[in-house]
Amino acid sequence: MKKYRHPEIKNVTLADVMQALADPCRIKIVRHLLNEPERPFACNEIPLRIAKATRSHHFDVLRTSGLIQTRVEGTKSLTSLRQAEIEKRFPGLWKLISRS
Amino acid sequence: MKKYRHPEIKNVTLADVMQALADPCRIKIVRHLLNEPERPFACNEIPLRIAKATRSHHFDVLRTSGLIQTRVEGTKSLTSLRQAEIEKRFPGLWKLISRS
DNA sequence: TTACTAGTTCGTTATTGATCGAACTTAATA
DNA sequence: TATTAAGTTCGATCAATAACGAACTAGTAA
Repeated sequence: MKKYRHPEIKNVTLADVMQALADPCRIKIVRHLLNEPERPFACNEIPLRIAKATRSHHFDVLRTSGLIQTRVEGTKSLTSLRQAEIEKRFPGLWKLISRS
Repeated sequence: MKKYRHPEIKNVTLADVMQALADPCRIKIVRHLLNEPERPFACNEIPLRIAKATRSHHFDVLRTSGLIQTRVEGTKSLTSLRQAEIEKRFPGLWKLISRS
């Protein structure tokens, strides 16, 4: 079973999250999660026209930047936003993404 | 005399500005400008330990993304934020950058 | 005219990053 | 015990990017 690593948010810089969001695919992922913030999604529930290796890569980038968290449930990896933590560290970021 | 090109803000995407801000140097530049938003700065007034070709490159990236505007005055190029336009298109972006 | 200053452009190098197919792992299920 | 499903990892390719020195341009000043 995969053990995901999640950074402490205090170690995440603004440049880190900007970098993580500097890709249209990853913005799509985050926006999809923002539509139902309470519900965790499996990777391939989010519609993207990319190979699954690429998909895995993008989730990894988002995870490493602290924006999302992933837990394993059976054969799936369920991903959700680290909403409250990120909102505290980067106030207004979620709103910016969902509205712009 | 150099003729700078500035994009229309409506053609700028969130991914574009995230990309432009995905670099510590460029974040420093923008934060410097945010400290005195009314005052335009010449490129080398902003302290950065990089070669001038690199400096020119970073200003170009910020300009192309629509975040800054540049006008020529004598031998200098004066740069300022496109503050109101960007605030309208990406509400909360400036606050996010200055506070996080 | 000459020299200086500010900044751009060019050519190059090195690094990062997006993308994919193929092979792999782990858990659930037939 | 296969088989399937979800996702990761590996290795490769290709594009984009950061960085620099050197040469260049345009304006200002000596």
